[in-house]
Amino acid sequence: MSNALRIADLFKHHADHLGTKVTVQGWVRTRRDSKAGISFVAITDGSCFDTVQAVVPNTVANYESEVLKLTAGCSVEITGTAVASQGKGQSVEIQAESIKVYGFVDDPDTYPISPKQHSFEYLREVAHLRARTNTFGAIARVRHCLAMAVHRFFHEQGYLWVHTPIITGSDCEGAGQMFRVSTLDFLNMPKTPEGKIDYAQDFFGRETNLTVSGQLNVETWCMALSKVYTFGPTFRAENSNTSRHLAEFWMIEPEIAFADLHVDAKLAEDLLKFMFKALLAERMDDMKFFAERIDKGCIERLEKFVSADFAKLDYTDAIAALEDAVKKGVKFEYPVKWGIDMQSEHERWLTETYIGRPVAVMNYPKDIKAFYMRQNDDGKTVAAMDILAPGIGEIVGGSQREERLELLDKRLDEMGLHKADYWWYRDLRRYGTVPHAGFGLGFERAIIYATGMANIRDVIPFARAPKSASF
RNA sequence: UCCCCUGUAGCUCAAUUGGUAGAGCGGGCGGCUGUUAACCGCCAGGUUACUGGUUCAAGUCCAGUCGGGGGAGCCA
Repeated sequence: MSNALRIADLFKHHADHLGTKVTVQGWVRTRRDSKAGISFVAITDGSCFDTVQAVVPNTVANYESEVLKLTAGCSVEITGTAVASQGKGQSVEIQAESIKVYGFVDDPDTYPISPKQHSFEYLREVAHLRARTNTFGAIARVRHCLAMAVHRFFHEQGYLWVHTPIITGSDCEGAGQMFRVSTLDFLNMPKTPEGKIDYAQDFFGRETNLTVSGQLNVETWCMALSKVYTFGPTFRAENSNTSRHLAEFWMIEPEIAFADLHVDAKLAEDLLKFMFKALLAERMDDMKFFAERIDKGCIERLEKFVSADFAKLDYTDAIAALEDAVKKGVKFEYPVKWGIDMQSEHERWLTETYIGRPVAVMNYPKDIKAFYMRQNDDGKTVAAMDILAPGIGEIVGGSQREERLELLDKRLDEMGLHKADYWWYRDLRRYGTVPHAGFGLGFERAIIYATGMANIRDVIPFARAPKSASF
């Protein structure tokens, strides 16, 4: 059915199209009439930021009956000649010869996406239609661009994309509250003799949940394939009501064999730079919009990001800097002391004020970090790193993994975890163990950083958050 | 989960000390114009989230319910 030309292609190769007949399909953004006997209809098909202007003369057959009734949101197909524009706003336009209306807007008076400014709060309530706005179209293209860049980066570096499971039988990931997956009847739960829920009768014959991280699974494949990564949805049942958290989000988790924390941090830096370079190269149209309407400095910020070396800071030095700041009069709500898990205010000061750009903080106290992180020789810290970004806080969290079984077991014991639950994870340390490292990058947080969007619910098509799963 | 803010036309917002509900945009009609967030005129559009209370009088004050937002915690 569609021999239509993508509007993006019309603009990209406009010299080739000038004077030729083209057909475009899309949705009306605006219509302006001129009593000179023509109407200007701006069409978008989502392929690029700009609309294409169709100049529709009153000689087309359905001018009175249909063209003059077009409002924002109507779907149309326009055929005509691509010509250099006589007007100022665009280089190419379509001198329309025919226009077919696929669907009118039932009640233009109450069409939710009228051509005016809407608040993001309102648009979340019409999430099924918000992709039709400038902003959400731009976000969709940016999101796609960044996702493709992730895959391209890893592919070019020899990493294999490993599809880790979304339903997980492991209840030991320890990364947060989980969503239970079950086919049991809520109203009639089978019970064990002890009165507990009898998961043996459940679909999988055991308790299962939605994954909170692919890390433990991907480590297993790393221990055979050397360089691997996951990129998929992740679920946290935390009751987090913030502009930086989702119950369902996408995470990128590479895992590198024969690598230490420095290799890990370098990989994170290279990945982020690659992603943002791709964005600047491929989606400048959308980025210009974000710079104009959402966040003035976003382009400059990315340009700096891709050209500067990452700042790196040892946790111990970060604490020293914070303590020094306190001495000089900076006020924090929470006290600063070696051993603390840094609060948002501390992280923000480090990245926004002290360093002024993203910073990798490394070698955290072992007591505030997960069991699988590799213990440093000082006996106090582990080889963990967080990358902090202005306006967001933690964007990457990673570590070198503990590859020595006896030390891993010691940590499991210290944290009161059951070795038996981790039998397959421990096996990796028994059969040809190697030093390895990896990290998790929150995909939506990268999009927030790149675009300057304020709320994470606006950079994913259909946000899932506490008390919120419409659409 | 905690703290704070908020709910008025399809949307974005006004409404003084408690005193008869307003504008812009969007929509309809008309005018003007190779227009560009066009412009000019007219018209339509409201149970002020809901329930109850105080008062001669409530959009405004009080209580509860529901919704939305911001911040904190947790994290990516």
